[in-house]
Amino acid sequence: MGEEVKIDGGEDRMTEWEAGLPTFDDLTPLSQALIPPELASAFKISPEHTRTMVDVNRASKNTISSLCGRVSHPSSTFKPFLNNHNHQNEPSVQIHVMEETETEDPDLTQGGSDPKKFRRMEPEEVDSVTHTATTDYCTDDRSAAAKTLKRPRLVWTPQLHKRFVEVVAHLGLKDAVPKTIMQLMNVEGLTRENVASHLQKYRLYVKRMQGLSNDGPSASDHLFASTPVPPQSFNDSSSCSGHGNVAANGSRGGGNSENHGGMPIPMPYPPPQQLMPMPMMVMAANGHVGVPGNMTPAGINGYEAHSHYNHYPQQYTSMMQQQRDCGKLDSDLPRY
DNA sequence: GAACAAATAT
DNA sequence: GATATTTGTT
Repeated sequence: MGEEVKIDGGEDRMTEWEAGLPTFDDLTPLSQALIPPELASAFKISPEHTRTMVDVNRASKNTISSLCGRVSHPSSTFKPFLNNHNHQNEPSVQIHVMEETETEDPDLTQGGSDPKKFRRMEPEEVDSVTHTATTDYCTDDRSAAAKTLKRPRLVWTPQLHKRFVEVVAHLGLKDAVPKTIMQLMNVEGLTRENVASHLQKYRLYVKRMQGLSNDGPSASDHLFASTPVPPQSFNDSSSCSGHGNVAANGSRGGGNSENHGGMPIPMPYPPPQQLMPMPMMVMAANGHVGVPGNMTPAGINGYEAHSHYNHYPQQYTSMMQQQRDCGKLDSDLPRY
């Protein structure tokens, strides 16, 4: 509060943000009484005592302190993100969370612009939270509060789901277990429970899709329909190099998966160390980006549309080369 | 403790 | 009703 927030690469955004702020002249000083003396006397309201800047500052600190002391304060909700932020494995996908204290609005899942109700946690934002009021006034309370809080509701955006599917595809549906998926996804704040739940749903979806082989996904499968349905043979996977799964710690790079049935696993999954921070398509203020209904299956299914892989440097290129070595060019990839 | 399925909550 | 979370069981 009152301190300058340093955001790497966010100066443009800050400038834009600041441009939208009222000018100094537009603001009513906190030290100024809200009720003019004439009105106060007319309505027999005891006049407010004149506040000095000292009073204002004290009030601000009190407010911050009280907010930090409340377990429901949003900043404490995100402690897991704060903890992990400086890890070597930078988050590659930003996740969307719902604040559990707010009433859930159906529009929120479609990217409503109200920051109070829908918050996209970005590393920069985490930094800003960390480096402002929470750091100055309520560091001690934060960890304790976070332990008692329920985790905010995770929104499985198409991007997040896509990464999920990529990991599952890499592991093979049979061997894809929540913990391993969670580790390979390398998304901060994503819990095993989150993954387990989503995996449960995903398996049901896959089962359903494989049951009705010819029919497309139902109208209710927006998210899952945005990603390929794995073939039956997904239940058995091994890499072209003769190894099974990538170790959970992702120490082995470039593992390609190919099951014995000859069906290639679509994508080599980059281990966390090799992942560049993936600029995730974000929920824009108008809520259009990332809304399943607005994302064409072709745009998501086709790996040529996976523009974020263009951000991968040499490592990913080499992995693609390994895939070629396995005879699995991108054009060979199944579309299910 | 992890995985899974079912129940429950939003 | 769809989806995410929680809970119970293995």
